Amino acid sequence: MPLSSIPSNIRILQIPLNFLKQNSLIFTQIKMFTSSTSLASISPAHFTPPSQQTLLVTHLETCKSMDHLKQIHSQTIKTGLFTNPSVQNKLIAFCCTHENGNMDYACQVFDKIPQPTVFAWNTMIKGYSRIDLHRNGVLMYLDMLNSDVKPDHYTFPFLLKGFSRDVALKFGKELHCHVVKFGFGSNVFVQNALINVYSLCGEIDVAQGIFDMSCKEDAVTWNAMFSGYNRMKRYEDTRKLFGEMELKGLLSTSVTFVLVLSACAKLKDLDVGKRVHRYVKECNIEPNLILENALIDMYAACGEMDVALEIFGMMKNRDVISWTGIVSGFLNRGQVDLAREFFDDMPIKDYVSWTAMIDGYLRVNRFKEALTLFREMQTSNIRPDEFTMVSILSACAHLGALELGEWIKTYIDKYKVKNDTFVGNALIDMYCKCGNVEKARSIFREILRKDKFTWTAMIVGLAINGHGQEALDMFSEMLRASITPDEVTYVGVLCACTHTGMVDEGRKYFSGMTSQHSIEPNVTHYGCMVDLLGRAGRLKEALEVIKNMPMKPNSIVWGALLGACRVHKDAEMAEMAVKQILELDPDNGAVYVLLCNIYAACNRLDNLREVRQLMLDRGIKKTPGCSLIEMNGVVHEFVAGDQSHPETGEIYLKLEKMTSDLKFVGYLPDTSEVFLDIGEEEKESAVYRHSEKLAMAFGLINSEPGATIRIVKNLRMCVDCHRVAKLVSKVYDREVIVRDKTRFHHFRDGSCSCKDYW
DNA sequence: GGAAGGCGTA
Repeated sequence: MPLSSIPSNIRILQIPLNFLKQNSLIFTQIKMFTSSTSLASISPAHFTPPSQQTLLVTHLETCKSMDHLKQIHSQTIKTGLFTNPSVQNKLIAFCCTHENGNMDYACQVFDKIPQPTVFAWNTMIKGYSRIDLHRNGVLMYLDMLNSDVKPDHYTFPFLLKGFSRDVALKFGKELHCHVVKFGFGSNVFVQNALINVYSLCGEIDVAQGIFDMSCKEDAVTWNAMFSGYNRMKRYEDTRKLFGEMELKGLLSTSVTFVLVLSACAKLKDLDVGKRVHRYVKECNIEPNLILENALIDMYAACGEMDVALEIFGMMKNRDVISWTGIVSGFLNRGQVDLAREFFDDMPIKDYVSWTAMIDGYLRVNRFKEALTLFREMQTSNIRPDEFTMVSILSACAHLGALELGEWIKTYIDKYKVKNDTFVGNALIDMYCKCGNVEKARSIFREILRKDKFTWTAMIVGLAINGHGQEALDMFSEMLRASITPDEVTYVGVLCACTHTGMVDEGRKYFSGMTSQHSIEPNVTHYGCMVDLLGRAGRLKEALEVIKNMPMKPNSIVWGALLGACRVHKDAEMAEMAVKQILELDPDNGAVYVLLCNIYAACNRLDNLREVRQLMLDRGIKKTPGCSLIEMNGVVHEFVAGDQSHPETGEIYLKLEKMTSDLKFVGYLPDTSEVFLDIGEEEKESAVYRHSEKLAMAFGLINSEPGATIRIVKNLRMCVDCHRVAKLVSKVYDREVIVRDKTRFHHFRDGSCSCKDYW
C-alpha cells in the first residue's frame, strides 16, 4: 500500500511510550524482547509468542476510542496485516458500530479494501443505519450489487432497520422485491424488518400479509405488528392480536407488554391492562424504566392514580416520562392544581411536560394561566413544538389575544416549527375568534391538505363574524371537494343562517343534515333552529320546535328562546322559558338577569322587583361582566366599575371625555336594560361603567390613532355599549371589534356587522 | 469465522 493512501492524521512511526504502557500487551512484548533475558534462554517449549495478528485483534477488541483505533490501524499498515480481511472487518466494525465510532473514517478504511466481503458491506450498511443516514445505506447496498457481491440474510435487516417514513416510502417496496429475488422472504429477521417498513408507510395490510405468512413463533414478529397497529392508532387490533398471542401461549417480551399497555392506555381498557400487569409480575421480568412508564401511563389514562403513584413511588429510577405520566394522569381527572405540584417538583422538564401542563390549564378554561406558563417555558429556554403551538393558539383564541397569536405565527415561520394541518386549523380558529377574518382566509388558502376540521373552522369562523353568505358558499365548496361534514360543521352552517336571518335556508340545511349526510340533529342543532326562528321573531314556531324535538330540551335550547324573547320583548313567553331553565339549572344567574332585562325593557317594574328579591333570597349572583383587551402582548381585564387597573385615573378621564364627545353627536344613554331599582341618573352611571366601555377607553389611550380596538366580553353586549361602540367607530375613526358570548360585532363608520340583530 | 431484528410519553 503506498504511503500516500494512508490517512494523513495517522502518525505511523511515532507511537508514544505512554500509549504503549497503557496498552500492556504490546508493551509486555516489547519488554520481553528488550529485557536482559537473552532470547536463547526462553525455551519455545515453554512460551510461544502470540502472533502479531492475535495481538492486534486482541487490541481491536478492547479498543475504546477513535484515537486508539487509529494507532492500531497504523500498526496494521506498518506490519502488513491490513491485507488480512478479518483485520479489515474488525477495523470497520469498530468505526461503524462502536458508540465512539466514526463513519467517515470507516469509509476511508473501506475504500482501501480491494474486494470487500459481504460482511464488510453489511457492516458499512449497519453503520449508516445506526446514525440514521439510511439513504447512504441504500447507496452502499446498490454499490455492493454493482460490485457483484450478493446480499445475505444479514443485509436486509441492517438496511431496513429504523427507516424513516420518507425513506420507507421511497425504497421499501423495491427492497422487498430484492428480498424475494435473493430468496430471503421467509427469513424471520427479514420479515420482522419488512413488517416494520410497511407499517411505517401506512400499508398496515401489507404488513399484516407478511405477518400472516410468517411462522408466528417469534415474539418480535408479533411486537412489530403491535407497533404497526399502534402507529396507525388501531389500538383495538393490537388488543385483539394480543388475545391471539395469549391463546397461542407464546412467551411475551417486555416490549410486548409495553406495546399492549400503550394500546390499553389509549383504549382506557383497565381489564386487559391489569392482566398485562399480572403477566409482568408472573414472568419475573426485571423492572425496567420503559415498562414501568408504560404501566404508569396505562393506570393514569384509566384514572387509577393510586396504582400509578404506587408504581411511581417504587421505581428505582424515574425519568421525565415517568413524571409526565403522573402529571398527565392528574390533568385527565381535572386535578390541575395537584398536577401542577408534581410538575413543579419535576427534576427535569422537557417540551412534552410543559405542553401537557399548558394543555391541562386549557382543558379547564384557565387560559391566562396557560399563557403565563408558556412564558415561563420560554424563559426556561425549552423550544415549543407544534403541539405547544396548537395549545397556545387555542388559548389566544379564547382570550382574543391577537397580538400573541400573531407572535406565535411568526415564531412558527421563523423557527420552522412543523406547520401541519393541526397548526393551520388552530391558526384559522385563532384568527377568526380574534375577529381577523382576512388573515384566517389567507391561512385557509395556504393549507395544502385541508381536512374536515379546516373547513369547519373556517365556516364557523365566518358565521360568527357575520359573513353568513360566505360561510354557506364555503360549505358548498367543501361538499364539492368531497369532504364530508360532521355535526360541528352543521352547527356552523346553522349559525351562519341565524346571524344573517336566513330562516328558509336554515330550515333547508337542517333537513339536509339527515337526508343528505345521515347526521341526526343533536340538541345543539335544535338550539340553533330555535335561535334562528326566535331571532327572526317567529317565537311560536321556535316553541313548536322545542315541543317536537325528539330529546329533552336542555337549558341552552330554552336559553335561545329566552334570548329571542328579549329581542322581541315577549315577557309572557320569557317567563315560561325561565321556569323551564330554572328547573334544569337552578343556579343559572344569567337567566334571572335576562328576565330582569326583559321586565325592565317592557316596563314591568313590579315583576322586576319580585325577581330581584328572589335573587337576593336565593343568593343568586349576577355573573360579573368582564372585558378583555390585549395591549402589547398583555391581556388586560376589566370588570364593571373596575378601579384596580394601574391606569385607572386616566381611563376614567378618557371615559368622561369620550362620553361628552359622543353626546355632542347625539348620544343618549340607553338604560332600558338596567334592572337595578335606582334612579335614572344612577342607571346612567351604571351603564357608564360597563366593562367594555372601560376597555374601549383603555384601548383609545394606549393604541395608535386608527388602530383597531379588539375586545372580548364574557356576556352579551348591552344595548347601550353597542350604541357607544358604533359612535366610537365613527367619531374617532376606529374599527372596534367586540366578541361577546356568542358572536362578533365589527363596528365601522357608525354601524355594526350584526346589523343590530343579536 | 465474524454480526442481527422490536418499544414508551402530550
